[in-house]
Amino acid sequence: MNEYDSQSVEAKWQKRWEEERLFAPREETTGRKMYVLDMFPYPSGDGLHVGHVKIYTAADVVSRYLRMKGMNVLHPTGWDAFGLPTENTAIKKKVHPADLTKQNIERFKKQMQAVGYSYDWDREINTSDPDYYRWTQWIFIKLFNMGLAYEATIPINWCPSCKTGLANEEVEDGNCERCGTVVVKKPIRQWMLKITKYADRLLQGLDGLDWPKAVPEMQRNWIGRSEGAEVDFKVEGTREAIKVFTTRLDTIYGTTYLVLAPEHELVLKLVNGQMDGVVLGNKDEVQAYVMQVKDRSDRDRVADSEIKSGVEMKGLMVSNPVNRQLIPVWVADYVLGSYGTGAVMAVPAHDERDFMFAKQHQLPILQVIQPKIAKGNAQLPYTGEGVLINADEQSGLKSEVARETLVKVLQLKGEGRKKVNYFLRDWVFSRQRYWGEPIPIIHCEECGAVPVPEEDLPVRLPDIKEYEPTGTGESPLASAADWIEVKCPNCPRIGKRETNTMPQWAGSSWYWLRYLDPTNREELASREIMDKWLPVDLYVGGAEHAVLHLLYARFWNMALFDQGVVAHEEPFTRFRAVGLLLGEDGQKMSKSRGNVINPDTVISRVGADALRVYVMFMGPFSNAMPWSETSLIGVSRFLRRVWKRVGSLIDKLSEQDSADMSYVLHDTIKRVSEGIEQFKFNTAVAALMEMLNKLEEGEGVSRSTLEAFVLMLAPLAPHMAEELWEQLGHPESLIYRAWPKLNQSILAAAVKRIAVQVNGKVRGEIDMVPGMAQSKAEELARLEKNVAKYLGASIVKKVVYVEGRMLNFVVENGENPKDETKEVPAYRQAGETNPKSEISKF
RNA sequence: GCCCGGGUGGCGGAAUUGGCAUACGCGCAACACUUAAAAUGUUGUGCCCAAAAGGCUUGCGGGUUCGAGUCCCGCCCCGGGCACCA
Repeated sequence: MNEYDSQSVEAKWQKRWEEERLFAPREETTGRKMYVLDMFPYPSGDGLHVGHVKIYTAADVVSRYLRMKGMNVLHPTGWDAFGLPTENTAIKKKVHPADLTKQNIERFKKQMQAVGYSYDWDREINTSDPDYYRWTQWIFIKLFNMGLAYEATIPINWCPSCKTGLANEEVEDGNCERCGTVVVKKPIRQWMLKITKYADRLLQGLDGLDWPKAVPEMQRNWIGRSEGAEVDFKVEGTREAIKVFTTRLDTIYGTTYLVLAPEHELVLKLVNGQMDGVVLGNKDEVQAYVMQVKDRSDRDRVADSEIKSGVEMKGLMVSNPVNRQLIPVWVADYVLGSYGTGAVMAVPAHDERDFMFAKQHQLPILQVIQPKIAKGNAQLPYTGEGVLINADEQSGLKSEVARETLVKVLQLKGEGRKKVNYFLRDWVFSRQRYWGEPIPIIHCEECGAVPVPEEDLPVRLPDIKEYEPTGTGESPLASAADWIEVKCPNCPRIGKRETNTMPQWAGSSWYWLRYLDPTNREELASREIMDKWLPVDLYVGGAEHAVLHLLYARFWNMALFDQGVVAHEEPFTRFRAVGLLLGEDGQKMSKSRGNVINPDTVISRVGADALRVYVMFMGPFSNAMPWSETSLIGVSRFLRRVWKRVGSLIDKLSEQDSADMSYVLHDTIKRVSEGIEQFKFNTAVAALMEMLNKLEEGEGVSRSTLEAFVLMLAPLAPHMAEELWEQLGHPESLIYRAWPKLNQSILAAAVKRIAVQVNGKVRGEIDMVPGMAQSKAEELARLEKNVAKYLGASIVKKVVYVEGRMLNFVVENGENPKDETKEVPAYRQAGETNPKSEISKF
């Protein structure tokens, strides 16, 4: 047989798969539908990354496996084509982002096809295509009509380098997620999406998902639900009250002062002298403090949390609703304007931040919770639960109980109520950049913000000359004068188009729906088709999107569900996250480090199959893993051996398998199937390697066994498998050939070598025929020289026999000193199992 | 600080979920082929001991069990996420 030529074999099969359109779903199959989705790539100028290859190969292996299992598989891909990097490169190279995107897509597509992915390319979508973003805009209008999209002028995160506003989710550690520049606060007019309205449902939906544990956990933390109470502290001398939020209402008797965030509206009012009944004694001081704090970025504000600055608002006093005590009010930037009510009741004895602040500003500290197990005096601040002291009639109550009691008391007086707060903020949805979906809104002096009528969609991105970001908070679209001016849909006036564009995340927040019906011009997708295919059965991608794409997509899907567009609330039933593929030096791959592995080079050197099998074999799918050149060579060696061995066996096949070979086959079927189903691809590959080792040793290989081996290789190394399949005399592709059938009884009937232990230590082995009685096994075991030696003349207290596993003689003598000294527990004497053990439950 | 995930040979890792720890691969060593090297093949390869016999070994310490990498309690270390969220 010839040396394997990966280049020509791979080209041959890729061409054939494409010509025969083999990867479209097969409606005639009787198996269930399976929607296998991977996160579509952003077609950057860098080309396909081997990290993509790891994700896409996993999804491809599963898709190919499921087809062979007789299921109707939908496996599409497309392009997440709007976004900043392309726009930035386009500006630098002085080309249009659309042209650049087109080039990048062409390159990506070629690269992806070279790996041999089984996508149904007839469903390819592109988020920057007007026929696609028309529906992104359509959804936006739905959200607008549902009251979920609104305009607001608030201080938002602004990246001075990208010259655009960002969502909270796009800020990492105070830096822009894209470029790493320190984010500043900038008040500009924004479109916001009311994701907070879905906070509870986004939280609840997580419970039913088959996702890696960490991802729902991250979303839970991000949503940050906390239950507590809102309490009104009346401002002395006025009818007004300051609302605070607390999760520890039980500590309210220990409130020795109140703190307002510098952004709190009352601060501004008092500085301007606009409040009747209160005159600030230190107006200038307060104003100076607020001004000073305003310029600090969030990161600076948090940077030195040990030092808590603040100023007392002299002349402002509030009364504690539980005991009418008058307490002072401070303004300090350790309280955030954007969470809760922007004001807190400070309980220095039971909150670390309040404690620090009180110490630094000499404010009184009053303990009101006594730890339950009182070891003298509690170390303050004490933040645990306990019993109330110094709390009038509530003294003696447990803190958990006091929270409930006090909220009822305050509720009766109308001065407090239960309240749930979230860390989640509304989604800042507009970007002051060119390369994104235009927001389909027309501003009319008379009618306000009016959605573009459905029949006028899409609102096309105008072709303009100057699309560099302005940096002023205006989008570059603002310069497209004749595009902007448009008749108001509601009245005869001339209105102005919205010039902000949507963020990168918009197009990917619903793309899995469009694959189902990519050319539909009437609807985003036909309801009938959606009902057939949704939800997505398997989603594969990066965990870095845990609180970005995966949260946004769930939100949009829920909103579409509420509109009756889709039938499921959750879009992705099962999600699997890839582990990062690092450079050989263990560092993240980057051009500047020079450790980037290019898939094209790997394919030309060892072939696509070797690349595929390698990324599957390198370790558990979810582990971060450095690239290893030697392991890649190892895998390519394995494939060469497969080629040679299968080729030479074709002429030497036996009528029947040897018993040994038949066991190996079914053991391999089991392990490869389970490996693929459970995303343990490394063990699936290992099983195939072991089977090859057996094929190399053995005579007694039947045609069907050899064919089964080739079929099991097919999802992982499809090109070589097809070529071998053809050489085995099958002219048609193996894509829809049935997966080898597992015969459990062959595994069960096999003779096994089992361990014989004496007091838990292995002293010998015996051959165990299935169904062998314990007495027979014991008899065989005693014949083993080494076993006999250890048994000696000692008394056998007990024999533990697990069929097919092991045989253990428990003997009573000096061999295991533990036995002599140990007391036999009561439950054992009674012949019962350990009540603490798991086993006793069954 | 809080919340997840994880510690198994020189390295990546496997272990039917409580039943022969170290499968598979890499690396290394010896041998074969070769003038030589590469490639390929064969054999060996957890640690201690010259070897056999034997003993030890899944981050550390305890416990449950006939039997623990796996279960329970307490610590240590590494990775990730969030972080003045009241």
